[in-house]
Amino acid sequence: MPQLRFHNSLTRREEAFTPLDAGHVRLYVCGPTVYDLAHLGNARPVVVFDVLARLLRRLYPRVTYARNITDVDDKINARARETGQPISAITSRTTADFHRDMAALNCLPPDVEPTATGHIAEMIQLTEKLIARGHAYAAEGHVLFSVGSFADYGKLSGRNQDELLAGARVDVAPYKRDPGDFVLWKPSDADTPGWDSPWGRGRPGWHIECSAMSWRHLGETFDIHGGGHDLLFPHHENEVAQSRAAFGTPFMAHTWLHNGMLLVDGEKMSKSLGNFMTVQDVLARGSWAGEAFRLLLLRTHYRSALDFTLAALDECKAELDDFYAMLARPAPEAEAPAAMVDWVLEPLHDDLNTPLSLARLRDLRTLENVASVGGSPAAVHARTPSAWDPAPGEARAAILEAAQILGLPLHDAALWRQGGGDAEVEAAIAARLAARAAKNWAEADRIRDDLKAQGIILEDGAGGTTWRRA
RNA sequence: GGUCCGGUGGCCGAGUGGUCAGGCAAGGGUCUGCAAAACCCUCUACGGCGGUUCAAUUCCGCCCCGGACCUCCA
Repeated sequence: MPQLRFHNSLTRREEAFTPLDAGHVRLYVCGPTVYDLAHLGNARPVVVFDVLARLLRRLYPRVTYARNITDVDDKINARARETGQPISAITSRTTADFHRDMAALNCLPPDVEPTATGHIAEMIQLTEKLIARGHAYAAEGHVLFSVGSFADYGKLSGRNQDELLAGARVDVAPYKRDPGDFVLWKPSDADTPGWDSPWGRGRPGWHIECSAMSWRHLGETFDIHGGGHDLLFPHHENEVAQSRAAFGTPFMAHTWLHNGMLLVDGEKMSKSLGNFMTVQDVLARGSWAGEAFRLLLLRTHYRSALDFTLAALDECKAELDDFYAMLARPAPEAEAPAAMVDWVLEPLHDDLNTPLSLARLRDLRTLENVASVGGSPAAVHARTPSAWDPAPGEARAAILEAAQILGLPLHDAALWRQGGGDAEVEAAIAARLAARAAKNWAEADRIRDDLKAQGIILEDGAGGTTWRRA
């Protein structure tokens, strides 16, 4: 069992990872609030933690990955008012859109995907526990968490109360005992979704849902909690406060992982700034775009900021073209050498170093090309643990196996390259082959140029002529 | 203002106290009827100034620049 290491936001250090329960790793990631299409920034944590879940599943006998759907929220209520649509229509449609978009990025569904509205009872229970333990109080129909009652408040985000107050940019509600106190439960009027509670008809605050759902599905404490870095404060800080105060536990999640922001022109992509591009926008660029965007996300380390550009997306497509060119070549069936697979995946054990892992995947591609086409493996051997000289098909098999953990499909080379069959192209190729057989180079080149003008590129190989779309 | 995270070659992007990242782009070559693909070669970078050290891109300090967060945010 390789030793996993993660940069833990809680300690701000890289640490060796040991599951609380050796046989069962529990992972929670903050999911979407379903009021609008997912933008590129929203997709980053989903892809990053999809790789993490795949890696954990490879290493541990049992993994429970929970990612919530926030389907009660004032942004949803606002959207319903603006559009006149029922809330349930907005949340169910947006949830379906989210599932479709993330599937297009080849993200596997989490093991459990709890909804906030499905856990109102747990939220009320938690809130009652917090009141009973003196960590929360009811005031004017609201229930508020008392940050002053929880000594470790601010530990996760590395702030103290004075610092938080200094920068407060929101008017403090008069019923708060302390300006830092946050809402666990708030009253709903007749036009707003609400549930009966000991404090009257109302709805939950933002943070309590994650405490309730992680508790219900993973327990009072669990291994890893992930999410975007912008959630560190206040969302995750408040989650920790709620869960630890309610259960009297020394921690909520042992390890906190935060992905860096996706930027546009050096600024965070966000709905409020309006500088966002949706996952749908990217997918609309072609059948290649989902996999290329996934590669784009993975070629930057998850904790770094990532400046998105369409040029970078095209670069990722070009790189995948090279992988698919290799896959399109006929190769003998072969067993994937375990050492090669391990070598590619090894960097993931060190805080999910996907860029290094991808570099090694490219090295295996070179080895496969050398084995099946010819050339020298010397440059690659300078990096590999030993002077691998695989038979044709072996490195290819290792690539396909390792790519599964990265979630790069690398599946159907013909589909990637050609976007499905095309009888006209096949006929043109046959005509050109006849011309070539007759050494009528002018006609052969004319046909090829013709196809090129249509975006079709021909490749003459030992096994015949293949083609792809540019 | 406070807290935190970064600044690596034309671009993207790993990593390291001392002869190698890698990719893209560019240039040259091998192969090919010509191409494409593939392979080979070239392009010797680490924000600035000090300090520690035999040796610093890597450790320490200061400065400059960029970004995130400071109760909508992935």
